[in-house]
Amino acid sequence: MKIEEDVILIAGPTASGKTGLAIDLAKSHGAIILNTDSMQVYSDLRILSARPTDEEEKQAPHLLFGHVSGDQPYSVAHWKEDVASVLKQEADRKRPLVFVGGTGLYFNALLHGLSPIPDIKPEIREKWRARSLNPGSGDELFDRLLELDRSMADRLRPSDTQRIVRALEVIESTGVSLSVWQTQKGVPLFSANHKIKKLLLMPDRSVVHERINHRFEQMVEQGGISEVKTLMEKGLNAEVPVMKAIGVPQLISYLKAELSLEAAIEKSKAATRQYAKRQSTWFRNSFGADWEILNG
RNA sequence: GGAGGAGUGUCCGAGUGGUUAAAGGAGACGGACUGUAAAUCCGUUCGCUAUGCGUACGCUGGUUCGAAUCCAGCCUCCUCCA
Repeated sequence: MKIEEDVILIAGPTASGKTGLAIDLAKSHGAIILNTDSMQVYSDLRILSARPTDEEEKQAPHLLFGHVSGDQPYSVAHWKEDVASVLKQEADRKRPLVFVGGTGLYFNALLHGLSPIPDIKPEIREKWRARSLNPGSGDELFDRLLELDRSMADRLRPSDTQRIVRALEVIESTGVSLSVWQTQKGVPLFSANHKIKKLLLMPDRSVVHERINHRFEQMVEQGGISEVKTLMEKGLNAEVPVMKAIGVPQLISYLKAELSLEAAIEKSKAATRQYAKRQSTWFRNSFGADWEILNG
């Protein structure tokens, strides 16, 4: 495949063959590869996040892979900044860029930008997150949101604790509703006249499922359990993103003898399949016709 | 050979005469998604010519106005005793 554009995006559900395609394109176009996956940024997760191996990384320059420690706060906004600084550094070199990954939100941030919402004061963020951990705190938080930010309460379900917490921290920290902030459009990382090649890998669901099942077995064979053991020893809060990566909670349960290895593997595979479905839904419904669909 | 126990929808599992197409869970499928996003949340899940009809709780028959639920026989599986 020869591509004219100097920015290539490769999206697709997990296990759809993105990494291989990215490397092929990077090699043939002299491009650099930028990670567009929320979990592959973490240094703690090499095997379980299916990050490119050392062998693969040697075949082309890879950026934003495993560059964040799991105990650091990270999010789309950080990622967008990381991309921006890479773009700045690369400005003179003119190497084509290949963005690969499975995180729809990150592609949106790249293509449409993020609303300019101020950083939340750490104490405030901590306060609400801590409260949300209390069992049965859902209704209470929703009631608070009703008092503090009616417009957000109207569009969130009382059960959606995570978004409620976000709305609460924004209204308290900035004094302005998240719904207002979000009306301010973000700035895309590429200008409108910038030509971008958008590739969406969408193999048949049954193929993806087979690959997922097989791949998780391999992850375990290749040391997935010791990766989790090491991560566990860092004693991170169970709520932080790395600790919620697919396979981590399941293998922790195994290591704590709460699940058999077989059960932990089956649950991890199922969680991965469900994740692939959510990704497919996102891509199918929020990516436009300008994405070229490949059946991998 | 003898004594108990069990067979429910894709799977697990509740249900002991009517308000049961059958709780709940899993899985699967569909959907939402702007700073935790591999997260978080919602819906559907026997079939159909669909405010009704058909089929369904191991099989066959019976009791009853009415059975997944009671009775009889049979089949299969599990545990214990020989």
